Amino acid sequence: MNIGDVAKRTHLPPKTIRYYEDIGLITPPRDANGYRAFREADMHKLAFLGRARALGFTIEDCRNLLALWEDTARASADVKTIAQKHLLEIEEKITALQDMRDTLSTLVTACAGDSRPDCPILTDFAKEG
Amino acid sequence: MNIGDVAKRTHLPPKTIRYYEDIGLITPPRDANGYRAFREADMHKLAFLGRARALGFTIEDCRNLLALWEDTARASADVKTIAQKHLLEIEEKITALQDMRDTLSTLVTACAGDSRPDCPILTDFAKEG
DNA sequence: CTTGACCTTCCAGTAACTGGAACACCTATC
DNA sequence: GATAGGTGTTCCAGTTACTGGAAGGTCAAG
Repeated sequence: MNIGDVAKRTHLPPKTIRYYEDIGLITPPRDANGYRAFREADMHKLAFLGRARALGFTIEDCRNLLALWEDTARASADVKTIAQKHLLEIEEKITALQDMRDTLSTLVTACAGDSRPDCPILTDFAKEG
Repeated sequence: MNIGDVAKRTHLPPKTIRYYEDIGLITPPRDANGYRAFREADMHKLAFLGRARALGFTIEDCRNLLALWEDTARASADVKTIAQKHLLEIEEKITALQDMRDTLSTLVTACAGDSRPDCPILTDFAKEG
């Protein structure tokens, strides 16, 4: 299977797939013409990576998760540790973004948004402290 | 005022302040010895930038907001447009992260996290479709 | 045999810094 | 005056996870 077909099946751009090979996440063999010849195992890995990335895991997390996935003697605790840590980070990000949203939302509401120069948003950004 | 003192006052690292000069957000004059000599106006700009960045505005947004702030003939509508757009992006990010959190949270809860290899997280990542 | 769609590699750019090296300067003390 | 340390300076490289583009090889169809 060539990279174009793999891209369609996994919904990952060819560039991304090549990049994943570059950094050693997959190692598809090559045909005589130099084209990557993806096996089922490569497709599975790419699908796995797509899922993990969609949940926001870093590439390094993905690398570790992939290794655990391939290690049939893994302990689920190792997987859970990675996932829990990531979950915490997500929650922290959500909280931070909610704070931003609340502040910004208040400012946007307070701004007339007309042709006059008076703007509570700018006033807030410029305030002391 | 030297960069170290400015850093303390604005809570921005010296590296960041130099970077902001590099990309033209501030243009402090220099002393005879080559040291940056920050004026009150530079401090105000840096404080403004710190606030805008803390709310997640991009540097380019900050550049535009700063220009509007300095333009006393601005229309508040221009500020509001930038802020509203950013607010939308924040809300989209929150939604995306909440989706991730919900999915991941379910998986983490389902994972025993013990020494056995069975792991619903990995199973989910590996599933078809 | 040409056309067009594929594939290849390699280089550069993205956002917003951050770390580190190599070197100048300034102040205070011995 | 020498020196030590705490500043400041510049410049280069690295970070994350790709993405765009150029230059060129390959393949199937007509």
